Amino acid sequence: MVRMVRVSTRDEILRVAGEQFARVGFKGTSLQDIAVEVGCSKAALLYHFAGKEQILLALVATAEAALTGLLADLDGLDAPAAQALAIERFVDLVLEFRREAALVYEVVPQFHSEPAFGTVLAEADKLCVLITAGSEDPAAIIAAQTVLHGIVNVAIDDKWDAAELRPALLRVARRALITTPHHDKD
Amino acid sequence: MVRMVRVSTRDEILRVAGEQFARVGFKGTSLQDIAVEVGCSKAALLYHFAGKEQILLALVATAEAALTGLLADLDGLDAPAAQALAIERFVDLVLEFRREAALVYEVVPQFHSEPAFGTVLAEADKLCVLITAGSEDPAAIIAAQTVLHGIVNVAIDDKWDAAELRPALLRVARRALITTPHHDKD
DNA sequence: GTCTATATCAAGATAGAC
DNA sequence: GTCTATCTTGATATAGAC
Repeated sequence: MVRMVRVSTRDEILRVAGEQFARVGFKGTSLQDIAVEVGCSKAALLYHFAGKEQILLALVATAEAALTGLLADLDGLDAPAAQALAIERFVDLVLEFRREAALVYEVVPQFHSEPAFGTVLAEADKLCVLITAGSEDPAAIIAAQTVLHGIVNVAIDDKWDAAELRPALLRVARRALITTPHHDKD
Repeated sequence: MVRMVRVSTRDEILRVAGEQFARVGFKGTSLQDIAVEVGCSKAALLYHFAGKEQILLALVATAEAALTGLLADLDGLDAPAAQALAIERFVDLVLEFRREAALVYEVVPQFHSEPAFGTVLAEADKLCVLITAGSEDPAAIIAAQTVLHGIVNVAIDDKWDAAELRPALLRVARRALITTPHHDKD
């Protein structure tokens, strides 16, 4: 009932490609590299996906679905509550989808032409607004972007495990971003 | 006396390559792309530099020299003073060498095999230690890396100018990283 | 110091066998 | 569903003219 003995080749491709895209970039990863690590041929890759870019799209779709869910949960809350929850949920999201998060924040911006990535970038922007509690102050926006990018960057490398990262990232994000006097500790 | 009318082709190559490497990555930038923007031929590029990788090395050398100077200035200070100054000087350094900083923190780590980059990575680590005030606490190290990476990432994009970024980055870095009760405001 | 070839190689992608 | 060719393109790099 564990159903992990034999993952589908398609899922295996996504796993390997996600890891390599996040580590050495989209252009830095060749189909050859992915095929070798998956243990199949380039042609087998291209049976499962219509091209390298389609692999990236599939990975980003995963991240986008999760991000959409997060935004839906924050909808309707007042600004301070949304900010606090946004920080916590964002950290959890990044820890769950480490590689996909790195893709959204680092490789997707390089494809600004591609309309398929428009929605996920717009959602990342929305999240940033919620985390600044809607502030128009450039300093607040810069602070939020600094922390969001920093979190994603740190989460990429496998030096730290999620159990260590979670409290540390929550702490730094709250100290840096939450302006109200309460909630500064936990 | 302005001496900006005609920069050398070599400097122009470095400027353009630095911008493109930071924006779309090392692998994502072709000699063709650089040559077009510089307004010369690929062959002219390869007259000035022995290869694409040599251009990257020259850019990183600039960043490394600045980083070495920064570390020398911090040498001998006690931990809290070194931490405060490290934060301020790091922000100034990143703003002065935006693209080079992005290279050190994002593309150089992908060349972990290359021994030529060993020293600059070691120096970036030293800086991280100074900024944690020597703490062994994983949470402190994670916080420092989060902020350092975040600062570099935000500084890459030209949406903000240095005058706006400097106070905002200093503020977020201090709030996130300085543990002593004083100095939390300025 | 810069350009016009051109060599060489690896990448993404396709066709068709198994 | 996966493999063995093979095609096409574009990238780095070299040689030699100007």
